[in-house]
Amino acid sequence: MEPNLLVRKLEGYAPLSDDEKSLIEKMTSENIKTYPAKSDIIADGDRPDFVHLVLDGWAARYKILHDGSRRIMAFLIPGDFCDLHITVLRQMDHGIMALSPCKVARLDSARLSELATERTNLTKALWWATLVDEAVLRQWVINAGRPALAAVAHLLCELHQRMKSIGLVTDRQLELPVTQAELAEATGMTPVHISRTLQNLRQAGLIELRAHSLFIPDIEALAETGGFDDSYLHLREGEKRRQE
Amino acid sequence: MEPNLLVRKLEGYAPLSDDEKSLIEKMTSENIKTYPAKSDIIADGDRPDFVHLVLDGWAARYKILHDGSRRIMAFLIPGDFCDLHITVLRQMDHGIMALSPCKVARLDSARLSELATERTNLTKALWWATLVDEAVLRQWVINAGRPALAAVAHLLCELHQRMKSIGLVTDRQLELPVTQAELAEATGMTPVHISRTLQNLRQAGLIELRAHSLFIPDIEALAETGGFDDSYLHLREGEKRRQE
DNA sequence: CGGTCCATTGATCTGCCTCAATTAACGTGG
DNA sequence: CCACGTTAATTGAGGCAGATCAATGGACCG
Repeated sequence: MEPNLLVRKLEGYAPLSDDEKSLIEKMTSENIKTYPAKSDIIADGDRPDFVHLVLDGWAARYKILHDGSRRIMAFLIPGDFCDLHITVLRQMDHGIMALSPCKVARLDSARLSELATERTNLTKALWWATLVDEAVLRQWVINAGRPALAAVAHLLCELHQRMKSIGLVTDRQLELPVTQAELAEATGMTPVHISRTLQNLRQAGLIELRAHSLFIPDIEALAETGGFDDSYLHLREGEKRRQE
Repeated sequence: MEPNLLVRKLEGYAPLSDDEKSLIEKMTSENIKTYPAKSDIIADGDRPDFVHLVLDGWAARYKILHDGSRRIMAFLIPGDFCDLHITVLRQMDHGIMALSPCKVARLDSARLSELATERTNLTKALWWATLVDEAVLRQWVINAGRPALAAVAHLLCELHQRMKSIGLVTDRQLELPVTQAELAEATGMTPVHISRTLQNLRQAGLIELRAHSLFIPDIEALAETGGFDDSYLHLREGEKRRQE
């Protein structure tokens, strides 16, 4: 992964000085750990010493429910923080699991916290990342109450857009290293119905999905059936800001 | 409402100096506006100049969907911010509506932002408020996929606990100034099914709900059927912290 | 008292779940 | 490189939780 993945993401919101950029680059390259697929990066109840940042691969924010089933509440892709909130809340109220093999940077949370205190730009950029996560979550609440076809279409649009914003969409094609069972856990549906819904989307010519590769021939059309509007992702907020 | 509602809430997380307390008290009492029930406090797409803080009454975070229906994504009770994120993200991606007549403080966002920059404690306390909102939202995602009885029981437990934390539960009783239609919009169910579900809860002796007053004879029992565990609300995080 | 909003009840319908079995893809060791 | 076990995806049949449609009853209010 490029060393400046996080820099690039945060710059989408707040302008960073060269100094700040190199600090971030340094922090995200010092302590890197890899996790195999299906392993826990952070467990529910943990009090991690580090803030974990996904550098490569996909992970999921999840909770085990009373009946033993698992609910996924977010997909994490490169550039996403697993537990930025741990600088403020002390204990994880959910777990983070690697969906594919993951390369994860472990940032010293005390140092990050300190750094953010000194650097207003950085604080705001981290706030921004948190608030966008929250906006995504609101959309998941909405999605959960919508018909399967629209919900899945919307989810795929979200993932497409986020992958695109970090340069991981080439030629309308992106890697989607998740099983249908995991998509089911993320949408609150059964794997059986996810399978049927994906087939509906395929038959409608809206997606091509084989192996773990997703091709979206017409993103507008998929957005239409999903009722997707990317404004809630607040992308390139900083660029717009500077243009004014 | 007591002038120190927000102070009391934030102190639950971070210790505040007398100086900070009086600053907050001043800010939350300078510019107060009241909104009638069913009116918009902030509309989708707005770029408010103020950060809005609910002082009295209930409000809801909502979005109008493509089919014209409305989805509620959060209930706001006294002490809750409507749009704290507006200091970072510029535009609302959803609306805020008064459910009952609301008294709302309008805080100058530039001044609040400035104040937070100088006062580390305050920054952290505001972060905490945001992160708790996010944790609540995660629980709503989970709830949306669960059977109606459990989902509604859980929602009532959440509201009970939050109202309790700001001293608005007396004798296991609290005001719930929402219609069943609004509960339906918050749970993704129909008003008809909300009505039937509430009756199930009543028949099970878990709640007494008439007019807009909720009485919970046995909170443990209700928590049991809702699968409710309040740890995700991260209440009195600061107190615990100080005890260590 | 008459209108409006809200809650309730009944009957019917359907999207998604459940259960169960088959096929395809994948990795692993012989 | 093929045989085999394992995991993932697909297909079918039947059931149910919750939606929909429609009507009634109750509370509040001018």
